[in-house]
Amino acid sequence: MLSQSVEYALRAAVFLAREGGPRTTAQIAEATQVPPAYLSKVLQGLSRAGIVRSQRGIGGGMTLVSQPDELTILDVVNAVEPLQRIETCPLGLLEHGVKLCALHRRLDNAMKSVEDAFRHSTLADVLADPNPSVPLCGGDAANEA
Amino acid sequence: MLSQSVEYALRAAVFLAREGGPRTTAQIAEATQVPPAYLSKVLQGLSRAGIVRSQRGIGGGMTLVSQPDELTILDVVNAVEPLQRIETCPLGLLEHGVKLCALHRRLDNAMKSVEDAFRHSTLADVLADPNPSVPLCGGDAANEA
DNA sequence: TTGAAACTGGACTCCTGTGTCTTGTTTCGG
DNA sequence: CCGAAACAAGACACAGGAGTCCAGTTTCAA
Repeated sequence: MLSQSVEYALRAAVFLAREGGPRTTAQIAEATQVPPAYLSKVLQGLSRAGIVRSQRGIGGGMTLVSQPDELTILDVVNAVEPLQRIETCPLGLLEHGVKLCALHRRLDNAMKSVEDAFRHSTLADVLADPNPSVPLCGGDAANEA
Repeated sequence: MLSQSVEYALRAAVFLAREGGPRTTAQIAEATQVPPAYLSKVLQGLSRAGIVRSQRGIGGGMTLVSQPDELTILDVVNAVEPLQRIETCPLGLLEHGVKLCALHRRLDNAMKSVEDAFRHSTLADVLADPNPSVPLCGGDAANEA
């Protein structure tokens, strides 16, 4: 339902939120188990969207622009691939304007529930979750932190 | 978020539920504003999944197998393209088994809310909805019924 | 100033979803 | 029995997502 790119972007964002300082694409790729070359593309997108800032050269890397408690899952998702709500009738009938029929109203309500859930989860919330499985699902990178 | 095929399948299912009897692919395509040749493919899928029954020859067409109050939006969605919940850690770490980390728990909860919403809407519910915009969003086909 | 570290951007491949078209095959009515 | 109605199935085209690779460009430090 969500694209791979969105999944990768979220992993990277959570990792950067946990680490704080700048991290290279290679470091992020290893910690999040994402193909490095492709992650590079995804991060470029996040950079253009203003979610992360990139710094070239020695000591450079990617850094979150916002504080973890100011950045929501929805922000990251929308930066990569906007969650699209159903605004008008998909059949293209203009007569009803923004008033959706019973079918599309239900589909859009489902989208809205996803949007709301994502809007109310900040990266700080994710990191503070009292869940025995650490974000990014453990293994080495997570446990050593 | 949902594919075109799912959207088309839902339109067709709602149309068949409203009409009752068998309808040809061409009739369904016109009423639902879907490319006929492609709708044919989608309906073949619904047929293989046991959602509709197909009958060849004169007087034939597609018919819903179940009664509208026994068929949910989720049934149709899953027949075309199963809603996939996150069952295990996408990073492939086995250590946590089915216990998801805070990030993927949140993503899966969003999927679950969609699944639940779809499970609790039958086609009969959609048709009975006291919504001024008739399902399939009006125009000729809907208003003449 | 030189070189290594690091991101940038474009070209390229591969695969899947969307959509069309054409050739069957089944079914029914006369 | 014959032909029209209707679905079935496969080949084909096109676009976009996923992923790789490589040749640039910026930055810093020695």
